[in-house]
Amino acid sequence: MSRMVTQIISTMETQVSNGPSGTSLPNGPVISTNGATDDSKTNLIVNYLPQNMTQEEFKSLFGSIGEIESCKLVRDKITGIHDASAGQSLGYGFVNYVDPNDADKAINTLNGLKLQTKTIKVSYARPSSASIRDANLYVSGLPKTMTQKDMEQLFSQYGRIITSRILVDQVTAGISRGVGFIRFDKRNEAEEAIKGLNGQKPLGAAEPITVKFANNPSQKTGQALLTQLYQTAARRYTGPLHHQTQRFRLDNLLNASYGVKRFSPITIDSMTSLAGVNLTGPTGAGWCIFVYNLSPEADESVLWQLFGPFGAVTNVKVIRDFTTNKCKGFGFVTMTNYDEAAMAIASLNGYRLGDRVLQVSFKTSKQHKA
DNA sequence: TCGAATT
Repeated sequence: MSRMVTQIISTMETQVSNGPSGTSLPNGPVISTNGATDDSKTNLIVNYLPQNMTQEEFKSLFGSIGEIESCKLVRDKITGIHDASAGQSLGYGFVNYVDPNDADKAINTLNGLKLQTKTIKVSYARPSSASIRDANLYVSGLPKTMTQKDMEQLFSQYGRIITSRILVDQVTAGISRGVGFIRFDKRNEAEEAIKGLNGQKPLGAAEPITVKFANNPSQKTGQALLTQLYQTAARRYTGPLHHQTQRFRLDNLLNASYGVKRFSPITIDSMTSLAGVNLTGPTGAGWCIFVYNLSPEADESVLWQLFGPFGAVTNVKVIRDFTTNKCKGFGFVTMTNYDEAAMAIASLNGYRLGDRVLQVSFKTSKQHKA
């Protein structure tokens, strides 16, 4: 590419990011001075669409506002390799209206619309360009007290921030989960932010933060998708079964063929009275349970099956090695009610699962060094 | 043998 062309493009980008340029015709698209169509007042990007929304539903929703010039639900190339319309939705799309007024109306009426578990975001799309791709960062280890504004302030020294978010706990409605996202205008700004902030402690923070490029929604593993399904299903059913029934179900589910042998389980009262053990209390989501001696092949489904019969389970997690993706031998289960968690522990500690004997207890408080 | 987090 010649230097002159490069300069023209970079000038275009600067102009467009500061607002549309060129001549607005009475009844047609805005034509920029070099003849290219300027979509900046008609073209919208829609984010946080439900995973299962189809192209047709997408078009129908946005077509209800006004005449659409074009629209596209963005799908994954890999999963849709044999059929472009069959790939996993990436959860976002573009809508280009004929009339800029309709684009404006779509933002005003559809931005913030709740669809299933998602709140969609409708905003003007930035012009497509290679330099704005892969500029999204995932940040973890943030102090719980850090606000979105604090985080933006920290990152803004590296470039123009397009979007930011701090994830919050669903149950406690508003407590930071210590992870978030920052999208920069340009990829190189994101790269500089990683260099400057990854592994650094924000002012006054006790622990360093991790800053890396974010995954696409489609890069979610099959396992993560399964977990999501289990969690959705689990929220529909949270009532405890009668304990006799639970025991029976559980034995049938897991042990029928193994000739199960049980250790005498430690009672809950003796556990809670152990000196120096801090239990994770019912603050936040519920009671967190530590499960040890899972096999390397263990997955989330086994934890749901083990604990679900005892009552409301809100979350399960198998801890895996980052590189091998094998279970590191332990996991966590969160249960809403103390009595049900206690019953699950009493019943499952010492439980033989295959050729392993599980150790199950309340999770101890996080050890912090010295 | 007591984590990770992906809008």
